[in-house]
Amino acid sequence: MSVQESLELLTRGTEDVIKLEELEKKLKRGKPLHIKAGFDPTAPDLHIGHTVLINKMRQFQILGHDVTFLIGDFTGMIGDPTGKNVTRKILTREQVDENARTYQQQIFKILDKDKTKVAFNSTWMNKMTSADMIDLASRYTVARMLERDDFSKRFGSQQPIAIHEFMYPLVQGFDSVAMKADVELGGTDQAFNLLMGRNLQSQFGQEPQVVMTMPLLEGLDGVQKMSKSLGNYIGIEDEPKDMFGKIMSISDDLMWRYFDLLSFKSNAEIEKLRQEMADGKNPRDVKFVLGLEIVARFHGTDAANGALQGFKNQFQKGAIPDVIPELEIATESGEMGIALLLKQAGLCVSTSDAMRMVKQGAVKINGEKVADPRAAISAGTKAVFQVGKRKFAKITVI
RNA sequence: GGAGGGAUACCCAAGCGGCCAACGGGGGCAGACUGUAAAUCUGCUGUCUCUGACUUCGGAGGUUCGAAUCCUCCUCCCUCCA
Repeated sequence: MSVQESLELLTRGTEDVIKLEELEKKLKRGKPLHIKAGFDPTAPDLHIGHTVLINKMRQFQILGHDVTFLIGDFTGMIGDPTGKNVTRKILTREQVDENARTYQQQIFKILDKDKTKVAFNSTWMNKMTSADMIDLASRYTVARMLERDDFSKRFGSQQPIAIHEFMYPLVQGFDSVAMKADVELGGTDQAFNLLMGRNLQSQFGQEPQVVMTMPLLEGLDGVQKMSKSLGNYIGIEDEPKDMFGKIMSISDDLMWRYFDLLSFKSNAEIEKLRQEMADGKNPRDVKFVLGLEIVARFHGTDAANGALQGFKNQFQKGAIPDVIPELEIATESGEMGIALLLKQAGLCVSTSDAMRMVKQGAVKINGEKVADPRAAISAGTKAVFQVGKRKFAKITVI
């Protein structure tokens, strides 16, 4: 692949590349580049929003570059203030270790395990003496530190900024020095920290790294960024059918955003799909293509096809899914009210909730709608109970 | 250290003695429709032995026939001054 082709592939989907011509220069040397991407071990599970960045790492890897997955175990104990307007809680060593293990398990669904280096910044940071630390701190000024958006906002609105928070960008930047990074990848919210790396590298006599930022992926709601805490995420460990279902639930607009950032399809292929939809193809079927690709990436092709089939059965034909939980519910007097039964079966959160569901016509027994919220189910009944479109259980009443 | 302001259901936010299980928005759930779990419209959204009962409005007491609403103390948060 020519340098020009590599450049086009690598910059696809990026938010910003600083500086493009430096990247070109580095690529032209023909030697494998040191690619760095740091992860704060705060979230125990990766979601597909994180994979936007990892996909980019993969592209570098395929082109023969040296990719390092840096776990910020040291910085994780500081807590990056980015994006938060409050001082973040400091993680314990145990939490950091646990989260780091989970990370490693999950990234290799995308990256080639044999070709990926995993590094921890505590390796060099723990060796740093107090004098070294002060030397590092002397390389940047408070005024420039306050240029960072969240710092300036907090400073301006008189919210606290702990001194140690200033260390976060410095340490992250120093990581690039320690690793002699050629390129650092990160989210747009990381721009300040990534640029710090360039700064410190030149101060330490190195050629500054190229900074590439990737956009943050919107969550299922299409508005806020995908995050665990907002609950609008697709976990990469989600079950195939859940993952597929979540993808199907995104809006038609968001679907294209996901194609751009998550699909390994070429721009030409994506453009073709757009054209087909413009020509009248059902957007649902285009979304199937997206769902299949993503589920296959994490669970394999068979699981992806199974998820698609299950989706079609359940939602297009209104059929009962193949695999539904089976359980027994014991009565005391030989019969039980429908509401209590649904609650005990876990299909409704409370009997009040169950009452509401029945009144709304959402409850079915073997496909027959239940009309009376006070209907009693007698012992010996064995049937499929359904609440809404999604919740099923095969219940034996004893 | 001083002076004020605030804490209401999953979140935001009204209410300021009875009409409050508590307006409105968000979110969530359900129904209809459809092109899908999109979009749109409608309804629901404390618990229970559910046409009724019980427990909620930061915590603990008090006043009152009756309090989320008034009083006292406590806890936490914010703003201004020092």
